[in-house]
Amino acid sequence: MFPYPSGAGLHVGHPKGYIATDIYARMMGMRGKNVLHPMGWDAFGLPAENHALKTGEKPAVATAKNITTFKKQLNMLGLGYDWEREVNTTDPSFYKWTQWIFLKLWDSYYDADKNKALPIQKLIDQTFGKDTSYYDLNAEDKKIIDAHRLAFASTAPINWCPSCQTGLANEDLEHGRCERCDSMVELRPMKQWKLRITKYADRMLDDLKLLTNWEDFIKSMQTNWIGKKTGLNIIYEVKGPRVPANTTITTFTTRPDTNFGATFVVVAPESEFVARHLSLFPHHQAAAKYVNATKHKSELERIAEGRAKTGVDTGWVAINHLTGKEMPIFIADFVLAAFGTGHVVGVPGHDLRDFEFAEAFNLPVIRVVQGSDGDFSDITSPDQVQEENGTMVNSDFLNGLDIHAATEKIMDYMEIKGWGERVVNYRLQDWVFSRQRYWGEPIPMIHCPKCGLVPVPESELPVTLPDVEHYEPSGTGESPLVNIKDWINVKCPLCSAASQREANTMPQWAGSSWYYLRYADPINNSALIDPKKEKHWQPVDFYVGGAEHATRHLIYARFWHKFLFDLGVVSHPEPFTRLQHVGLIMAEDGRKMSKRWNNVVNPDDVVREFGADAMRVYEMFMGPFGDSVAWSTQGVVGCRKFLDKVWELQTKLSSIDFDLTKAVPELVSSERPSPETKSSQIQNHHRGKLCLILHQTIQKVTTDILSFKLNTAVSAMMILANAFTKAPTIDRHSYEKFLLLLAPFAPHLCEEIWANLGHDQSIFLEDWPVVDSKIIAAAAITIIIQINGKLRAELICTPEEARDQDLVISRAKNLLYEKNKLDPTQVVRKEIYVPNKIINLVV
RNA sequence: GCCUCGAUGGCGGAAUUGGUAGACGCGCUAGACUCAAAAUCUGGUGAGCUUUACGCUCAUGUGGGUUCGAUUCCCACUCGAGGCACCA
Repeated sequence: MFPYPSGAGLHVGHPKGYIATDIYARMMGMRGKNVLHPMGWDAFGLPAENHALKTGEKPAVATAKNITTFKKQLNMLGLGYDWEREVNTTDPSFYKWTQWIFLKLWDSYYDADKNKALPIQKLIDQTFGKDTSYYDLNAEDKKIIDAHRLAFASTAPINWCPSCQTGLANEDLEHGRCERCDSMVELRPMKQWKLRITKYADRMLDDLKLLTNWEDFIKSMQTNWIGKKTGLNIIYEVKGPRVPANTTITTFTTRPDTNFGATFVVVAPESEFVARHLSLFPHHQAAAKYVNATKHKSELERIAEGRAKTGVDTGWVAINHLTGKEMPIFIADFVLAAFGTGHVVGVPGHDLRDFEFAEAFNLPVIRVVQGSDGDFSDITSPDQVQEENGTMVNSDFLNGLDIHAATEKIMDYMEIKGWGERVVNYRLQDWVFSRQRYWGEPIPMIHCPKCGLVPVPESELPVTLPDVEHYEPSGTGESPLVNIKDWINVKCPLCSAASQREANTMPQWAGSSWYYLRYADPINNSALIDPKKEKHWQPVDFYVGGAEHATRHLIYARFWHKFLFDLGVVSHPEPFTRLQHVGLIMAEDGRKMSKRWNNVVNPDDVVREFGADAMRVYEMFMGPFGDSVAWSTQGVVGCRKFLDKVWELQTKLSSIDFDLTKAVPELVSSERPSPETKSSQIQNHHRGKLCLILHQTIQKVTTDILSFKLNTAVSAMMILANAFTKAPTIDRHSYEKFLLLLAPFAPHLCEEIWANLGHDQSIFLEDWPVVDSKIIAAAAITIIIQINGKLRAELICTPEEARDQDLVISRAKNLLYEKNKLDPTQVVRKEIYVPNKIINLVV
């Protein structure tokens, strides 16, 4: 995942993922693969703009400066990127295509039957007859079409950050606060562009099963974020004074089985039902007061209230189809307008919130489910409220059924009666896509007084950001761009009438939602991806980045990718085949590295003191790649010592160029030498051991890099280095194989030694070492001998001997007798031999 | 409350189709080098016990279970991290 080039530069935590992919890419290159390991800049966004507000330095200038710093720091670490393919989301030649995708979204609708996006013209043809032009439609008909576009303007309430002065998407919030500045957000009705991401909710959910190389917890986070719920919309007749004829209210429930126990209905203060009927309610004054109070209630006040239930009776009632009883309709703020229908039916016996509300307003509580505890008494306390299992009671034809069977039965029944219909709801909301700020991609639309919304013609893309002097948001829900007269005023592309450009910009997530596709062809001006080009580098084989993007960037990118798939621009339904998250590097004090705690470690200092290779090796060695681990300067020292040791080994290279890797396998399997053994045999034994360790290391490092267990790959190389250190001399071939393994981790050091050894081309042009499986197979085998599962001795034998169960067991017994661990008179009841591993005697 | 993951020496961690628990590194400790210190190198380092032995016992958050054998599998719990949350 490419970085946001912030003014603060890198801290040691940032490059962890980049070091890891660099190692992976370097090894793959040595294994003969054609590797694309690219880098770019996610450079739009608020920090650069806030910096401009503070210092007057233009965002474009500050961003360019930051990129220079970042690039210098990344290069210092020896990261082997293909800089010819560098992308930058703020470059007009890049955001031309971000704008192009937006126009395509505007020009598309989601066809439910074909289950894909189609050109909006198809819908116009279907609705108004073939070859009808959108611009010939009247305003009402245009609205019908606009309601289906995947990019659309909406005036529904959205999250507004009063400090950043911009609208935000749900994904930009953290616990009801602005993710960037931590301010409480407000719900404000505002004109905003939105993208209909909810149309792709099902496909994003279904296709998670294609992502077999994604970590499960990321997929589970996405599943929760999308929050698919199936249930029943029940339509109730509304009665009461001044109720307009045929007024109904629709409630969404996932538990229609409990409907015999429904005793009231609650609607959200912001719901359309309230907006439409407020003045007609018998208690309209109290209702208006409550609705108004909710609007002005701050998030803080709501939190202070906790789960306490407030509300107001409208004076109207809904009629329960099943019981015929009147259910009073309340307005209460615990119901959310944005989820389901904004109205819920209250079943206080079997929903905790409904129970609390019923208690507060003295509403009847009816038990309709008998819990597994068999309790059948009246429900008078919250802990009697059963939600998850039980058997139906007090429910006429549902009585005796399990709640799940009852759910199916009542859904069928209500659908047949025409009282309800099965529906699917999502927690995921459509993506609020406009920002009232300067430093982002301009949304390429024009407002014409005659034609309405008109897209900027593709040939006129990109719509470039004008240079401005002032970045202050207008605060009226418009970006500072509205004040740039010579930019904002344009002629309508259709009728040439004096028109205005859309002044809002796109969110920072826009460019990052597709940038990975651009690495294939970063300077192409005629197509996002050239269809004639041979290699498009898609989908991405391996994607590494922070888990905090699970419900942000990775949701958006999957959405756009699927849309581009529908357009035929990309060839695969998913953008990232394999995903690996990076664990954070915490500060030495265990807290997050932050300026606030003054505990940030700067890579420049680490590199100056210990070298780039020591930092690379340490960051890989400090713990499992996905875990959060605290930085330890002592740990870096340890890795530096390891590299020093590797350097020193050069002085021990044997003058005789004995090729250990071609050593005969017998060397490996020889018994431990006894003191009487000839010195030449002892030397052979050591060589055999070293040869075995070398090949075990080749195997371990190779598989560990592939599975991203980089900490154990480093430890395996340390073991080999220790073995080299203990050996009297080292033969050159073995040492060179070792250098090849270490090179991806410590490229500077290994390249230098490689040259010292007389090679005149880069070590990275060499082939990756291959394991000689014969040597590993020939190694002596240590078999553990247990009595009753407890370690008592160990037996060393050759692979041939280990295959002979009787031989191994009789040898093991003799060994035990010899050591007085086993009495020959004892009865061995059971003998277990796990080949090559263990013998367990049960006595 | 729901979802996901985790808990192993003084510290970071290693080992799972069930088979030697503590690899590797840090720290600590003893020794070598040194006038001395630092650096470096070498050895030791989970706890306890004794008959000091290629010895025994205990030990992978807690309590049970399955098994010849459990850090690994199952059940119940405790604690911690991340995500979601008045989502009907």
